[in-house]
Amino acid sequence: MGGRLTRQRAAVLRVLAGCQDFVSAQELHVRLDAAGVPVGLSTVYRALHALERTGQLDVVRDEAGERLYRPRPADGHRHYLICRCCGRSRPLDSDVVERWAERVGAESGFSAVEHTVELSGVCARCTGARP
Amino acid sequence: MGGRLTRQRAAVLRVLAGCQDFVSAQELHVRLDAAGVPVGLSTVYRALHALERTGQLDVVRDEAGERLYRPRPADGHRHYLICRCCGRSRPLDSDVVERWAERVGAESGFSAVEHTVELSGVCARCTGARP
DNA sequence: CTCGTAATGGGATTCATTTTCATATAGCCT
DNA sequence: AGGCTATATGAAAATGAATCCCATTACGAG
Ligand SMILES: [Zn+2]
Ligand SMILES: [Zn+2]
Ligand SMILES: [Zn+2]
Ligand SMILES: [Zn+2]
Repeated sequence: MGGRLTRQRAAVLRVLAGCQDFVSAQELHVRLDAAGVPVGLSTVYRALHALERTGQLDVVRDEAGERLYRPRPADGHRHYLICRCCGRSRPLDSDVVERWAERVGAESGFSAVEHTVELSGVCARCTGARP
Repeated sequence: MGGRLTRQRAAVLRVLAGCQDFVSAQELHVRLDAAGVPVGLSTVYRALHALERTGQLDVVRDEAGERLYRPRPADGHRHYLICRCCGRSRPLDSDVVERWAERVGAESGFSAVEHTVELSGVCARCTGARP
């Protein structure tokens, strides 16, 4: 990340790395409190923006439109299948989509083409637990 | 749509059909006023929800998270390439993605799998007009 | 250590969307 | 046609994520 390494940013990175699934800024804020490192909400948002800008996070939106963040593996962005019930996510093998998006973008006459691809469903565990 | 056919719902459908691109609820509300058929904002939202529930609309989110609606062609949902600058959109041939999403969903053990696919870029016209 | 500047945070603000609830009306029944 | 009732409307208030403001703090270069 470009800026200074403050106590708060270190904490955001550490707690975020400890999350195996997508978290919202608000959740992260609460978890930081719980971890004994209170960080202002504005600062959480700023840290997330910085991480997003430098490509260290994958971002999705839940059904309410809230942004959810997850640390991105080193080798490029991923797309995920997320359980609408419990929130657990698994990364997908999305080569097919990456190539499709690239081709469509190239053929379109548009520049700076970006893509959003998200899958959601109900995972096996949640299906079983649902009366 | 399930419910009653009121003056307001008719107007929403009519104005929406006259839009060749994605519109937000707020924009639609303004256009209804301009068209001489004032409709309460709540009612616009309710009508859009109803249309969405019955699969008559395609929905995307702009970069600010605002929901944008566009009438869906009769034969199933579409995915779009949208200009981040002017908002113009063109439907894509997304067979490849549909099949990929279906396969991935089937292999995942998740049920009720849904997908979101959006492409955005800057259209030729906007690229030219950009100093 | 000193200083300049970037970063922080609490509160206020914005703004799309939702909710509330009193009123209006579509559409069925007689 | 006239009445009735579940449904729909809309103005205003509530909600809630995200952003802005700005006085204060503290990183880190020199
Ligand atoms: Zn689940
Ligand atoms: Zn991708
Ligand atoms: Zn454009
Ligand atoms: Zn599709």
